[in-house]
Amino acid sequence: MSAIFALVDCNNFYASCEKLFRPDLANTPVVVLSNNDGCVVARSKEAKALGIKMGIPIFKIQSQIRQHGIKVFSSNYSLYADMSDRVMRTLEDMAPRVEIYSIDEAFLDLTGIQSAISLIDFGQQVKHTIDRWIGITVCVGIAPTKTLAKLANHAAKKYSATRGVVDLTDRNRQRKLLALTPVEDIWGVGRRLSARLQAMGIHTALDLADTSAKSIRQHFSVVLERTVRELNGESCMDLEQIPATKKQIICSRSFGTRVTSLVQMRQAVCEHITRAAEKLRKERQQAKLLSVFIRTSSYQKDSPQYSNALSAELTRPSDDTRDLIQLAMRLLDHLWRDGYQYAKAGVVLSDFYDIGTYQAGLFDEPTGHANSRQLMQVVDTINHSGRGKVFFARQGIKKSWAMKREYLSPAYTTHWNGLIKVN
DNA sequence: TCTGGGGTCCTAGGACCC
DNA sequence: TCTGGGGTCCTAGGACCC
Repeated sequence: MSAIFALVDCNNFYASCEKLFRPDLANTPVVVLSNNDGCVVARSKEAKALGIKMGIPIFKIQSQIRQHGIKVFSSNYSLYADMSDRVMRTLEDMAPRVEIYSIDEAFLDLTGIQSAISLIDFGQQVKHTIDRWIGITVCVGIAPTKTLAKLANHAAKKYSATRGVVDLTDRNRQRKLLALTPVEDIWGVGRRLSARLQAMGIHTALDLADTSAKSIRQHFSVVLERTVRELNGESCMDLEQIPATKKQIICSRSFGTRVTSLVQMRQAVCEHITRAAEKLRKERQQAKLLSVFIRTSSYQKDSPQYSNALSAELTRPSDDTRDLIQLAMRLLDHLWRDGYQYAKAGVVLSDFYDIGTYQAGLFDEPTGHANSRQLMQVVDTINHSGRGKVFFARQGIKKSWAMKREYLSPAYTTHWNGLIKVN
């Protein structure tokens, strides 16, 4: 039996989440900003209609915001993650095999489902259920490969006559849609590849599908070869239900205001390490390799630039925040140069081991904190209870450099004090 | 003044070995 | 000291995704 995939994708997800709790904004254009309130990362359909572009820095659209009364929100990740969980749980109730692909999309395995229900009817059922239970609008694309399912979803969003569901299992419909699709709209073809393909006379998705996989392999890579095969209905990517364990954890941020002192920089790096260590423990892994990087802003062309990174190994893998902070501070002291206006810092953890599996070398010091596991568990528990925070002294208390979030919505679903009052 | 953050995979090239 | 092929491992960088 040949495979059938569905891609379910939430429309304007972050903007939709913000609108859910503000019925007064039903027809108002809404945009959601990136961390630090830098640029636009989500737009409601009204904002799209006004021509607000994805990724545009907010300072470039201030006049439009005033003129059209666009409502602006800082990103509120705990809200979006919570809404995402609800959507995904609903999908898992409706389909036996689900791959959560990103915060707002999931692939479903619909293989064999046609004997019970038509694919279009199933898609409409998914759409209606999520709309009624959660209030989020989704579109559904159905096809024999993931790449075609992505394309079908794209069409479902673009053409309102589809009522949000497209069945692209038919070969002739596939080719018709491919002919209408610019090559850069294909999943896996970004700006660079698109430019090279155009130069070779490959302009539409159909042009790409009709190029021999072998020659694409020669000119590009196995990745694009797979895309060509998938466009022709040959499934090369399976559904991945179990998320792979992470190979690295990155925590980095641009600063709300530029950092010029080592003391502030230490605080910031300390905070990144703390978050990274939390993620590491959640993955139930220990890291052996740690990198720290700091940099000035490449947008400020007239001021002096400095960007550097350093890595080092811990004597043994650890998930103890204190070990990681200690090493990170040593690295930072080597990296640091006075006299620059730093815009961003970050840390990367890698070279992971399952807890307890690392074979210590003969001459490794038998270090490690005796109470590490218990202490870290207590810290994690308190920090997730909403009762306040335990933090490491070096994170600092007055964070002049902290992220800007001027337009944050309340925590409607995750904190008691954010609950909507019904009178 | 103001331009995100967090990931993955692949490839080319250097170091090193036999 | 020269000459050569072939293999592995590692890293940096490029490209993509949301």
